[in-house]
Parts: sequence; structure tokens; C-alpha cells
Amino acid sequence: MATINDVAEKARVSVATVSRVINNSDHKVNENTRKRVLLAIKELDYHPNAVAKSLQMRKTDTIGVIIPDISNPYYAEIVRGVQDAAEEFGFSLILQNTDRDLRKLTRGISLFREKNVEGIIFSGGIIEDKEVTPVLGAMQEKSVVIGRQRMDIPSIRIDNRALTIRVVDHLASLGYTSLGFIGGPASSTTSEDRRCGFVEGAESHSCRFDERFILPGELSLESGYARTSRILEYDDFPQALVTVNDQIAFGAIKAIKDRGLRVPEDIAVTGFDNVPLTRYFDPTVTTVNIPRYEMGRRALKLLLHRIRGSRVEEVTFFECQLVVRNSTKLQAKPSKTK
Amino acid sequence: MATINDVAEKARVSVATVSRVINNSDHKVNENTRKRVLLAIKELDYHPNAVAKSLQMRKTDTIGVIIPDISNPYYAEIVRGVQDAAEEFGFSLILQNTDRDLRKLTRGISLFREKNVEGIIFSGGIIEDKEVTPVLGAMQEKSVVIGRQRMDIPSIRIDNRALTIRVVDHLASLGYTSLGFIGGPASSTTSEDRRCGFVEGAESHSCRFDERFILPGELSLESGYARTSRILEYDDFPQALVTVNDQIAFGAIKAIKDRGLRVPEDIAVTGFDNVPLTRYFDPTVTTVNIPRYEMGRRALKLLLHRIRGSRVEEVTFFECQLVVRNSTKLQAKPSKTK
DNA sequence: TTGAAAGCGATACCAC
DNA sequence: GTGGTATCGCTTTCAA
Repeated sequence: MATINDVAEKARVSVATVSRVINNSDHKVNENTRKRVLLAIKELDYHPNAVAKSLQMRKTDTIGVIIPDISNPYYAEIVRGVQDAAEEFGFSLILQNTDRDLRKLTRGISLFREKNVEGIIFSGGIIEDKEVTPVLGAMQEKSVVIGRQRMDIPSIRIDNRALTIRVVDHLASLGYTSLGFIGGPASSTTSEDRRCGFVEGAESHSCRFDERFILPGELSLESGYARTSRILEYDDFPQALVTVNDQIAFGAIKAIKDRGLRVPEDIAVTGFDNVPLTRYFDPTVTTVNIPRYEMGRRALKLLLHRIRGSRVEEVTFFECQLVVRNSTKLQAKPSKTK
Repeated sequence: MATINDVAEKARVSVATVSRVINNSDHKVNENTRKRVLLAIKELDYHPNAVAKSLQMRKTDTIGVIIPDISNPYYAEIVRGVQDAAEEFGFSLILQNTDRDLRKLTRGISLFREKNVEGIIFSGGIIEDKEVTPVLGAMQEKSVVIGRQRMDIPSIRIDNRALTIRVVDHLASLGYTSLGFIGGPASSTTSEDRRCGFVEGAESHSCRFDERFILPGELSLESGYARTSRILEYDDFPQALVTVNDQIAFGAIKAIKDRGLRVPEDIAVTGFDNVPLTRYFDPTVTTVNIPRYEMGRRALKLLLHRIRGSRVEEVTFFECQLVVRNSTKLQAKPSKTK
């Protein structure tokens, strides 16, 4: 690999000059010299070494992203948003999956510090003050979070409680009077907020709900299937099931159908996220649209502001919409996708 | 941020000594000195600077991954495999999405070179000799590809042609005699290989197939829906549809049902990939399991071998299995998930 | 066992 | 306009 020295030698100029033309600095350089340098660069197939540059400049133009699992479409879409915005501003991403494991979380943060990332975006998983603050250290000033967390870091959020109340309102307006809830891990603040919203909404409509029908779980198809199966074993199972993500909802619907029951006639189901497949599932799934991609973009921009020293909003809320589809209509009408 | 110099000063030793204890080098260092250094490190909350280390060592422990789109679950799972393996060996990943756009591809490669990644893993999208070779340069020796491509780079592959023939065999054995095919972009070698396999299989069973029913498309739900709708407009539409991925298959099934037809009684559908949802869709989808995660892992390991100078297999094939489910059974039986 | 010093490949200040 | 050179933080001879 050719270095700036090789270029300087070949062009018979100093490295300072080469540096100037590489960065088309405002420092003037003669047109002819510039040409010679450019030629040498071409001939040597010279690429500036970003590592050396980073060392000197004390900036790496990379930011770290910490998520539970990139193979989870929910996070994948957030990451895509972050990444597109990052690219716009000339930043690279380096990713760390935690599987919601504290050890992996802290290891990721340490790695990021060593690699001198300029900031960190967290999404999902537990971020507890006690555990994380010490290893995060000064990087806390250069972090943003997508979702609620227990630390003093600016966050991009949605109002999970209010949204779940909206879901319950919708269900109540359709005449459902007994409800169940399938959540995620107890450590997930998102899931907890939704559970609170569920309870609050159900109470306000005097819906019947029952500890047997409020279950925690994983955010997965399998968990949705298993929890729903368990609920269906009771004769007095609820008329509608509120779940905290679309994967769970898919699993729930399959469990219901496998038991010979119909959605929504025998039991309605709602999800969260509005992944593309909700429009293709049978029945199509009532859910809450969460603008994951946009939240990713925004998180990146927010982080850049922080990095550059601006004060930023402590909390940025994103609006979400309830998307009503066939999994909650009392009589399913022929659906029209397009 | 404390540097190695600060530590040296605080511990009243030279940076050389500090370096030795940090890397527990085999170079002996007195137990007492070591303790002093360790203490200083703790007190200063010192983290070695990976950038400086990289510059000196001429290695970054970073590898680049180039894929069309991380928000596509197919690639997300590959990336997760790569990442887990990378972590095992102490490597970090840096990602680049191309959206199958040549300009983004070359930009990504350039970036990776500047960042001194130690190797590149490509998956998906067009990798044409002409376009890519020059910008890849010496990095070609440090690359591996997941999928077929038109360059001289070791690859991890599956036998798309044979697998598609297997799908057709299955269909033929069930008695389907007229077939259709919905593919991806013409630029996708994977999709092309599958089309060849489809034609070859259909011919060998003397199945009826027709240019009208062999359509290219995108690898998406929408595309599957649209292409299928078009096919269904013909009165002589085929009895079974082979599609090149599960997303397309989902779209196809919905299009069929929306038209009031049944899967598989009126028309059967097959996919490719075996994403988790194929077991939850209604009907469950016959597909080909592709071990994406394992392929990702293997790609990383293969790359590490290359980087370390070993010769590696030019092509590594992965076995895949046909997974028969209800979207191709002539009479659907009650399915049992678990 | 320990330390001094020469780089790694850039940037940028200061002379000329 | 151009060049010399200190510097970023670390590893690694080479001497002591």
C-alpha cells in the first residue's frame, strides 16, 4: 500500500503539499504541482490511510450501535435508518449485538471506547444505571438511546402507554369486553409500558381482564404461539388478545387457527410494529405503525448534534398510528392490498 | 482520555513496560512493577487506543461486510452469523449496504480500503469483474463471497440449480403438470441459477411451462403479489408456482387468496430460504432451508484463513433441504407446529 | 527487567 | 506556494 510519502516522492513535493491536495485544503497550491500530485496518486493507486488520519485528527468518523440482535427485523430496520443517515454525514457504523446480555453490553461499550467511536446509539435491552454508567464513562455525553431507559441520556421514544390505550380503545369500540395481553421480557421497558397502558385502558372501559391472561414472554413467533395456546386452554379465554409485537401476534393467530378457532370471530388479535407482513398475513393484522427507519435516522442526527456539542432535547417523541386491519374486525371483509 | 504515557508516568515506569503489561507480553516484567502499572491503569481508567495500536501494528481487527440491505432478514441473518464468528476471533464488523447499486458498492469498497479492513465479505448483488476488480485491487486476495459471482474469489455457495430441480421434482411427484416461476432481478445470479433449474426440472418431467409464467421481479412481498396477480389473469394459469424466495411466496399466496382461490388446491406455491414465518403462514409454506447463519459463520472463518495466508477452497457448498409444508400438499392436513 | 527511541501514516504549524 | 518537522498513542527493537 502506497503511503503519502511515496506519493510525495513520486511527485517530487513534500508530504505537506500532498496532504493539501488530498484534502483540497484552502491553502493554495499551484495548479501544476497539484496535477503532478494527482498523477502520482493515480499511478500509485494511493488511498489515504484512515487509521493514521484518525490518530492525528482525533476523530474516527465512526459511531457504535448497540442492539439486542441484528437478525431481528425490528432492529434491522432501525439500523438501516441509522446507517443511511450516517452515510449522508460521512460516518461509518460499527455494530454490537447484546442478546440482552449485560456482559455483552459492557464488552461492546468497552470495545467502542477503545476503537474511539465518536458516539454510541443504544436501542433495546436493559440499560441500567448502575451497571452501565461506569463503563460508559465520558461516552455518556456522546450517546443517545432509542426507547426508554433508566439513565440520563437523550432518547428517541414513542408513547407506548398511550398507544396501547389506543389499541384497547379500538377493541372496546368494537365491542370486545374481555381482553388478554402477551408481553415480552420483564426487563423490556417497552413491554412494561405497554402492559401498563393495557391495564389502564382495560380498566377505563371496565373490560374484564385477568392475571391468567396477562403473560410475559419473548418477542418471538414461538412465544406468541405458546402463550396463546396456554390461554386457549381456559374455557373463559378473552375475546381479544393485545400483543406487544407483530411476531407474537403472528404466533398467536396461528395458535388460534390451529385450534380450529377463527380470528377475529372467535378471538381478535393485535400486534405492534407494523412489519410489512402484517398486510399479507391471513387475516391481515391490526397493529401500531412504528417508524423504525425514521427513528434510526433521527437518532443518528441527534447524536451528531450531541457530538458537536449542541444541547439536544432530552426526549424526542415520535408519532405512531393505529393501523386497523382484519384481525380485529368483527366480520372480516374481503381485504384489498395495494 | 488517559494515554499510555499518563499510565507510565503515574506508575513511574516507561511506556515500554506499560505496553508489556497491557499485552501480557512474554517479555518478563517484575511482579511489583506490574502491580504498579495495573494500579495506575485502574486509577486513570485507562483504555488503550485501538487506533494508535492499529497504525503501529498495521492491523485493525476489522472486517468489512457488503450486502444489499441489512433490513432484509435474509442478509440480516447472514450478518449475524458473520458477526458472532467475528466476535469469537476478536474482530469487529463494519457494514455497507449497496441496494444493489454499483456506485454504492464501489464506494463501500473504497471506504473499506481506507479504513484498512483486513478483509471483505460480499453477499448478494452484482459483482462484475470489470467494475469491481480495479477498485478492489489487492483486497481481492482478502475477500470471500457468499453466493455465486463472476470473479475469481473463493465463495460459499449452495447449488441453486439442483435445489430448484428438487423443488420441481417434488411438485411433479405430487402430480402438478403445469408450472410457473417468479424470480428476482435479472442481475441476481442466484435467481438466474434457480430459473435454469426450474426450466431444466420442468422439461425433465415434461411439465407445461410458458414464457408468460416465468417472470422476473423483485425479492419482495409486493413483487410476489403483483406478479402472481398478473399470472392469475390468464385462464390457463399454472397449477403450481415456484418462487425464488419466501417473501415472494407470501405475496403470491395472498394474491391467490385475495382472488378467492385456495392454496394448494387451486394452485400450489413454493418459496426459498425457510424464514421462520413460513411455519406460521396460512398455509405453511413449502420451501428450501438455507443455513444462512452458518454460511455467515463459515464465510468469516474462510476469510480469516485467507487473511492468514492459507489457501482455501475455491468453492464451499452448503447442503440445503427441501422442507415440505402445506402450500404444496394436494389436500391440506391439519398442521402441527412445534 | 527496564528504558530510549525509531517508526506507523497522516495533519498542520511555522519558516522560507 | 512549498517544505521541514513535531505530533497523535502505541509497539518493538536494541542497549543498558
